[in-house]
Amino acid sequence: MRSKVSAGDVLKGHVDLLLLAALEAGPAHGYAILETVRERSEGVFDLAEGTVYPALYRLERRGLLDSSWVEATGTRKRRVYRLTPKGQAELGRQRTAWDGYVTAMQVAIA
Amino acid sequence: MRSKVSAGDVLKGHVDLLLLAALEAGPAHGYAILETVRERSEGVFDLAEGTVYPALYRLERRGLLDSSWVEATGTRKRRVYRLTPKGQAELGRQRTAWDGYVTAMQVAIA
DNA sequence: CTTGACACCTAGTAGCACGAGGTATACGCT
DNA sequence: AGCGTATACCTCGTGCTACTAGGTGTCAAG
Repeated sequence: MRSKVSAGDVLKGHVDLLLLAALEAGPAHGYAILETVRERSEGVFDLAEGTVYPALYRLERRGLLDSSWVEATGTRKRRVYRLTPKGQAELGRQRTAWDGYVTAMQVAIA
Repeated sequence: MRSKVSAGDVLKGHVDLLLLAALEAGPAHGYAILETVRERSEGVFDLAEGTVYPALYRLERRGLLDSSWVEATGTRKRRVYRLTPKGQAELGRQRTAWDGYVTAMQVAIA
């Protein structure tokens, strides 16, 4: 596993993109998203729960996600998040913004 | 000019890298650094003065930069910043971290 | 029946980018 | 001489957010 990034807020402003992207493949619940992100980034992005849950809440409040409680095993309930069309659009925008950001950065720190 | 990034703090945690990199070419004063960054990023990173000056101060306090007042024209004084060896090393570390960050991100949001 | 993984949530804190303001010098224009 | 603009510095306050550190409860395995 590569070195983690989560120390300090280098992620500031990019967590949303990470979460939206994780949901593009299909609906998922918070804890699963958290794991998806960790796995997809090979352990580099090890988001704290205290980061993910509030972030999901914010995204939902902005209409980019919507959620519903789903019964898992027994009495167990999970809040499952789904990308809304608005969220899909925002994901596209943020990916583009990310590209521009990286490009500019590469030149500026070259 | 491409769209600016400065709205929202997407830069969080990367401003230091931007400043250190700008100083690698040689000593410069705050205002010049600000312009260098803007030009090198083709206007994408248009850092506010309220961002740059405190950041430079922090970097100096961490021993990554040192500064001295230099006479410009007439009575005019400028605080010129210089990369210390420690700063140079930190620049290297941050560039590496940045690469890892970008790589992980590309995969995670692909 | 306790341990640990799963699953959710909520304060509270720290840190930073930014906006808005303030001061002052130099220079070009009229 | 007067004025606007660019240069050059600084500082306070605000807002946002990632993270820490807790808390609750469910489920499966030993």
